[in-house]
Amino acid sequence: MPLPKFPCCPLAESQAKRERRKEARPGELLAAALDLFVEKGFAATRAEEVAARAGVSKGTLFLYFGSKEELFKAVVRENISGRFTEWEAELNNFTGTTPEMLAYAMRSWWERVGMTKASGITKLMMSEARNFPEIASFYQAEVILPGHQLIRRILERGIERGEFRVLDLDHAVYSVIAPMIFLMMWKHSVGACAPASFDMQPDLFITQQIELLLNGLTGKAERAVTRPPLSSQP
Amino acid sequence: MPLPKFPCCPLAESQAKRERRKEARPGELLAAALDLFVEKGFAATRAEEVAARAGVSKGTLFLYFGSKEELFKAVVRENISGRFTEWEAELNNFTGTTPEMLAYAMRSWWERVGMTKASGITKLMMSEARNFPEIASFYQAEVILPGHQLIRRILERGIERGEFRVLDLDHAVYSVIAPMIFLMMWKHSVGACAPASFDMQPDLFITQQIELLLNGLTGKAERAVTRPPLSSQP
Amino acid sequence: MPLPKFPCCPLAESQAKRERRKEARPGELLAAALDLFVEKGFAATRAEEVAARAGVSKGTLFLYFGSKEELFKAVVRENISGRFTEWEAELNNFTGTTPEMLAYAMRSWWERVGMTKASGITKLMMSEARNFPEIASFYQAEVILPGHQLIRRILERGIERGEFRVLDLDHAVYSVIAPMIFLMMWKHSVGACAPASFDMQPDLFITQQIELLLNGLTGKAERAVTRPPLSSQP
Amino acid sequence: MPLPKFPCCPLAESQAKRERRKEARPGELLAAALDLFVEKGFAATRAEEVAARAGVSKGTLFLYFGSKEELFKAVVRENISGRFTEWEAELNNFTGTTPEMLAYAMRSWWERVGMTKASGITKLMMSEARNFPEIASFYQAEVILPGHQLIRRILERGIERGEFRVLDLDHAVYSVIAPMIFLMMWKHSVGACAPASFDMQPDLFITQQIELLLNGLTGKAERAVTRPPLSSQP
DNA sequence: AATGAATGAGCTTTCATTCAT
DNA sequence: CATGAATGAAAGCTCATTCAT
Repeated sequence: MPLPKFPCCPLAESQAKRERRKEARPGELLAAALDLFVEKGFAATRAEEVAARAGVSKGTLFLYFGSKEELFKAVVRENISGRFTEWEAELNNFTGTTPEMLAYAMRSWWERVGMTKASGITKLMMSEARNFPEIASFYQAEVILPGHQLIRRILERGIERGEFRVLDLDHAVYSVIAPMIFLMMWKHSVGACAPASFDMQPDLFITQQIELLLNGLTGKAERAVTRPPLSSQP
Repeated sequence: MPLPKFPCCPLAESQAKRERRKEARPGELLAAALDLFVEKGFAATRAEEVAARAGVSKGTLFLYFGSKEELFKAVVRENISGRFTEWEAELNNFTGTTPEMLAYAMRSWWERVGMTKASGITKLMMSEARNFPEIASFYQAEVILPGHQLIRRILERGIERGEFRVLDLDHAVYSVIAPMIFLMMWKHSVGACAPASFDMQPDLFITQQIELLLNGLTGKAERAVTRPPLSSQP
Repeated sequence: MPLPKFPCCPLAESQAKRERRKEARPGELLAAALDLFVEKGFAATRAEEVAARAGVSKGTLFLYFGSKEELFKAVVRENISGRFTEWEAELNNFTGTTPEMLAYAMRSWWERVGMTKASGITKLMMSEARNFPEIASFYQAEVILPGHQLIRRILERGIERGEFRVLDLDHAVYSVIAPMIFLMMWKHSVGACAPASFDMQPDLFITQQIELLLNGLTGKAERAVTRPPLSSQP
Repeated sequence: MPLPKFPCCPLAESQAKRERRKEARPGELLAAALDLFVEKGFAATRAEEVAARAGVSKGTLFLYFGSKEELFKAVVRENISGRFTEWEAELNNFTGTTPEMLAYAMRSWWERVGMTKASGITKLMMSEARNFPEIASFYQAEVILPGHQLIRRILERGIERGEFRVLDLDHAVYSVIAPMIFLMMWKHSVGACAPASFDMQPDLFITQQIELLLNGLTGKAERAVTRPPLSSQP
């Protein structure tokens, strides 16, 4: 029941700055929380720190998220969003070979997830799953399961079309996923405090990983390694 | 409270048992701590819990480890142990083909590390590295670096002998390591609270992963997949 | 958000309503505060709740009352009002016997105070007096003392006229007051959450209490018990 | 599973002081909490204050009581204890007249409850019942109900023996109880911060109240007023 | 005047650490 | 050596109060 606002006097705009901030707050807080949770873990991150990084006071944090745990859940949910439907559509329209398709999937995963802050969520879940079983199962349903199915469909297509040999699909899915998970974990742990000696160039890794996945260590190098511009969906 | 029925000071026997326990203490504490740190993370593990699981009182824990952080460091150190020299020797004496050698290395890794509690250490490091940079770099020096070099040597052997094609060694090493790291993380996070639908059989995964690593998705299935009993290797 | 359909500044009518509300505000706030303070105590009542119940925002509350404590004081002051002079006049004009006078006083107390929300103030004072000594002594001066004197005068009249026997006046006053205080406390505490088994009918209690006060447990029931309509008294 | 203690070396005694303190702690804390809760109410009492008054630190309080609310509940329970069975037995053996019996009951109530710190519990319950409905109903079952029945039995005896006239028992019980409740409330609120002008001498009040209850304002003073030594149970 | 977003002091509760026994 | 009662710093959370709009 808000009292009617009279727009005659030019209040319309003046209300705006604060309003805009109010709408931006949750996002700023979630971003700050993601950073810190990824960096230090849930327990070691103090609520006040999150608030400070978002440029607000402790109290404000609790205005938007009822508790630290709710904040955690929100961080996970926020960064999950059904990217999968969009993705699946893209792949359904894919007309190239299945090796190209797999390569495309892995590269665009890197660009859209691995490379971004969203990758921190995986680190977070891996580190904290046991402390938040409820969230963990939510994550499984929303991320892991759809991800598996997406990869599985690619592999099935390859097998159907005679491009891939027949193998245990369930575990093959893990073989495709493993290097991605690894990359995210590495980036947010060792990678974040490693000396240059352990420097890894993720897209080089991804590229070669695709190559190996397709042709193996004993195979002969294929043209696939020469990476086509990522956006040139064939 | 009945009076204790022990004559005045016949400690001989009981002293002995206690003596034995005394020497076992640190080990029991470290084992308990490993379990709990892996399960819940460093911050969420309470010192008292560790003590309780080791069957001693809170005070005793601090008798052996000056602080919770020292306990953490000790846990990491304890579970690292230079298994690498022994391992390297084993591989130096290896006479089979390099694909066989790689398969052997990965399978024995699974048996000696992946399958055991020691795998928890990796999960721990990945989760906590940024909170314990000192320990993390120690871990890098003692585990990651030697591990890399071991794998690297195998790959070099394969290339030298013409069994593997030429590729960027540094990143190929990561491709070998990634599924192992992934397996440990998975086992100690999602795997520990996953519904049966995500059940993964690690040795099936390892076996197929070796196969894929060698021959790729497009290769033809090789004999290597029929896994010889793990212990029958030279 | 449709644009407001008000022409530029036709505030005339709406201003008026707001004006009226503005003057009602403090009263609405005090009423809401009385309810909540009585129900939950001073400390457990949140300023925002008071505001909400009065239909205004938190900020507005502090526009009218500088602090929660001031609000409390205002609530007490507001609900005390010198009903005593009016009351005393009434009794001065009383022409019946003193037992009738006492009965009348107690019954009209029940109707004018005990039965109404004002009774909550006593509960409030009893519960919070030690946290608000300043207010407590104000309450004593404005309520307790005049109340005592009023009762005392009745008793004195009874003694003078030979209707009551001689006794320690100060403590006799308490004997008259006690059941009234009790009734208010009971109603606002146990009575507010008691099962039916403790249901008490206040006017039955009052009636019988008057009877007992006059004639005691050992006396014979007097006509006084047949209660005349309360308002038919002079 | 405590390790056996060897009493040969004279440890038996040395353990004692701390042990004794440990056993005394809960009691000391409850006493401190009772005082403060009665004085300031539940919400306005800080846990640290309670601890300080009991001579321990904040942390220690939570070693014995899991939360402030549990402490509150323990305070109420602790001070309730089935004093009623003992009391009832006493009255069953009573051989005097029922007026004497009632007088005895009220006076011994004053000595055993009203006069002691236990009276604070009633003030506490009256003030906080609405905030602790669970505790309130516990209090009703354990204190109010038995108390009512005890009084009721006395009144019934009086009526049966023709010493009291017939009246509505349920409300008569309240008439007996009211001055006692009043006394406790008064003592712990106004009484605790009143100027001397409101000084009330509780046993004088009790004595005269008994007299009034028995004979009423219009009755003639009985001998009962000359109060016999309280312990001389007739 | 009214609003409600923002603040931060203050309180409860936890837990690593100490130390008397 | 071992214990576990005691401690108090630190963290989560609440809510009276402020102030830009």
